Amino acid sequence: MSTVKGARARARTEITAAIKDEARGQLAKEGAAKLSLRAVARELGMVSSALYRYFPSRDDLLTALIIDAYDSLGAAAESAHETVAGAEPLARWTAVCEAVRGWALAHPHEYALIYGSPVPGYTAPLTTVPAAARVGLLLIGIVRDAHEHGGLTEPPLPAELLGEAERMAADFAPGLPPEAVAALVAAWAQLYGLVGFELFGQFNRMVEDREPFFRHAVVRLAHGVGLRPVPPEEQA
Amino acid sequence: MSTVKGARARARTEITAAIKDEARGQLAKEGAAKLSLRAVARELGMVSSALYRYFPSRDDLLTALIIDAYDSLGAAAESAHETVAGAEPLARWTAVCEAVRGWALAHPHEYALIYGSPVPGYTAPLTTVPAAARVGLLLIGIVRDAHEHGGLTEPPLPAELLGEAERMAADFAPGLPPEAVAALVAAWAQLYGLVGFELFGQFNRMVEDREPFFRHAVVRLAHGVGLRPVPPEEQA
DNA sequence: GTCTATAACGAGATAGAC
DNA sequence: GTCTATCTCGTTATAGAC
Repeated sequence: MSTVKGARARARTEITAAIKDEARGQLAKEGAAKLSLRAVARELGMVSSALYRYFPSRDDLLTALIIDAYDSLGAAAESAHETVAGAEPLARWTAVCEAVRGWALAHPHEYALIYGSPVPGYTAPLTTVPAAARVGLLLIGIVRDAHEHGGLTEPPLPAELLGEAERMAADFAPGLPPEAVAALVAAWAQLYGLVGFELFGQFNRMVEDREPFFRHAVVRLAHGVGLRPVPPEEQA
Repeated sequence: MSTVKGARARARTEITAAIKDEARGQLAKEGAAKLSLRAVARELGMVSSALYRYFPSRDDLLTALIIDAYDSLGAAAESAHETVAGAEPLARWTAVCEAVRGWALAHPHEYALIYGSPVPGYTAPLTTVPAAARVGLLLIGIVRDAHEHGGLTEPPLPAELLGEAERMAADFAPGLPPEAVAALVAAWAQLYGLVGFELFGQFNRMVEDREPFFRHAVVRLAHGVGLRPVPPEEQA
């Protein structure tokens, strides 16, 4: 992130960006399974061996694209969240969810890359985890705020799930009641079900007016997590 | 579906099945994007042009695999539903949802084919629609039964969605209140979000005890649609 | 009629020598 | 970094076996 750098470093970041841009273009045309270093090089007027100075393998290029996609989605969600920073949790929840949907509709192939079918023969390394967690952390923060300010009604949880929910809370959502964590993880998966169905064409000839449909669904998702509209005077 | 057929017809169905089986194997190894008629033929000891007697094109083979997958999923869901045919709607709902998850875990590549990222350059023809609708029709039937026997509490619906919900009800769920139809379509998408997240690895290092987690989530999905446990004496 | 095999096309990927 | 020879692919035309 240094702003001052030599010409060599600048050229390197520029070429790296050009490679990733071209690779994203191939993602759209052929899909992640057919992403080929050679085709990227040809399109850039380079030779395939030159690409290996920037990405040691096709899988590393894929990993970089995945991290970029998660980061782009995370940044879109965070910026949408900031525009409603002072609002009540339910409004912040829907703002984040709508940002996720908006980003997905604007970047369908990158969405497919991170939330669609796995790429055969590729397994994502752990380096993708921090970028992948950004949206989740945002949602956790919203629910935590609601919890701390009395705007959270804990959803029911069967006894057989209590231990698992407590473990999840300790792992990545400390301070939240386990009931809310279990509900939040489920809501998170369900949010992506809604987005994926729209994006992958499952709503074709079924749901026409998708934006209000989605908005209503995510409000009900929030209710399932325990978020309720709270009058301002009740907030601390 | 004729049980009596000549040797010619029998050979034809056998070879058709062998082609599809081999193609499913390639689906698992290389993904749908790389499904190749030539590779299928090679593996079967045939020559590629001979396959055109059975499938007019590669896309038609893909379509056949997609329809088979939808039908296999639909049959699994229907058979699970039949084993609890007399039970209350909520129990039938969870039985169908668990059958969907079970089928998906047993057939991950076929699940990815029908509910994962679209195959680049391929668009499913309308012939896939009837098979694709089977699980949805099952869920509609369950909700309709609940509605007719007083076991359905209509979920809330904002005014802006009422027209859309009425259109959806008229299109594919006549007799159901529009509130329930809108909630059902959302729940359907959310169900596949839960299944897809587990299948595609998004729950790795997050949710360990997945079966009870899923069971609880689909019960809450059913509540969202308006299904509640009803005491037996209240059922007609 | 029904099927399989041969051969070929145009397009694209790939490996290796230079 | 360049070039070429050799692969793969989907698809079609054609000829012959059952």
